[in-house]
Amino acid sequence: MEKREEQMIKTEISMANSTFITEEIPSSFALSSSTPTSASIFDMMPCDIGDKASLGFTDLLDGNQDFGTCLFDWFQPPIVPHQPLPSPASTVPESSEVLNTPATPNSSSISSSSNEAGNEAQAKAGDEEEQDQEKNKKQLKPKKKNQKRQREPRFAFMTKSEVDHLDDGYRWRKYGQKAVKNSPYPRSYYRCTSAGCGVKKRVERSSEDPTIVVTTYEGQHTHPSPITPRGSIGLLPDSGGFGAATSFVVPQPQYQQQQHACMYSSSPSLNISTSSRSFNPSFSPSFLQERRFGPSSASLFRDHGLLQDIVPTQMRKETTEE
DNA sequence: CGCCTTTGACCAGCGC
DNA sequence: GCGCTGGTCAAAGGCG
Repeated sequence: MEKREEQMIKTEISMANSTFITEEIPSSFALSSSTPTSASIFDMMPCDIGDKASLGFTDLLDGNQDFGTCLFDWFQPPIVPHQPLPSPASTVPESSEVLNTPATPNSSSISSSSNEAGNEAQAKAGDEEEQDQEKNKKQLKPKKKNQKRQREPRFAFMTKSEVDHLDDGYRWRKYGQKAVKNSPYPRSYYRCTSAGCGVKKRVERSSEDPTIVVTTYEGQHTHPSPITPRGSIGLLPDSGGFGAATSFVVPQPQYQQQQHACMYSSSPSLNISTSSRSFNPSFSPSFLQERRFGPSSASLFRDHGLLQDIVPTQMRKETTEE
């Protein structure tokens, strides 16, 4: 328990240096006007696979403004994860080129849109049971053969952290670890332990900057965070301030983001929170249906957050007026 | 005892 | 076809 809380604290600190990566641009983000705060962030981003955009954010610890790199890619390792910003005044780094990039979320990487997982290959028809032993082992569930594995929408974020497995409020079970090519650090695979919840996440350290942990989430939780009721988050002091921001909102906006609303509102200029906002509830269809944010709370986020830090006013105008 | 991590093996996709 | 790589499984063991 104590360990866990300790880790939570570490996590909290490390969140200050998070950079978010989206691997897949949800088509919903094309509708920028309907999703003011988050979509506008995407408006300024390139949408081609492999493109990257600089993001400014404020370090929660020292208040310094930094910027990192957002990648629009499918599992492309992070580049330039964390760099000091030359001058706080120019919160709009070199992103001007990026800004000029037409926002066309063609979402070429959305491979998961072709949903037909159905055929859970059951006909294995292989009668020749010569290798009994192997067969025993092979009793592993039959895997789909003729289809590409269906992929849930995924996104990742980078976090400066000592610990690999950041506590995001959910319970995870590690089910695998693999050495990754071109990286001295292994990649760990976790699955949400809640029954019926198939959310997975992968955790790996950046080979370029070992202090950075890249966490990739896949899927959406079908349940609330089990942590909250147990008190890990709730126990943290000052629920109206920084302490409320302990768990990562990021990946699972559905049930956790709300807990950080206060963080957003209390510190509108905190770009970290703004980054979180980029994962708005419309990230996936089910998020839309769940509607965690009522109109009022949505308007709470009307501030431009990160946007106002890095996007020229004129640009913002354009995106919001659309 | 239940939950979790570790670890080796297997499978599928992909490029050559 | 072959080899490489990523992703997953499940047995074994550890821990509280």
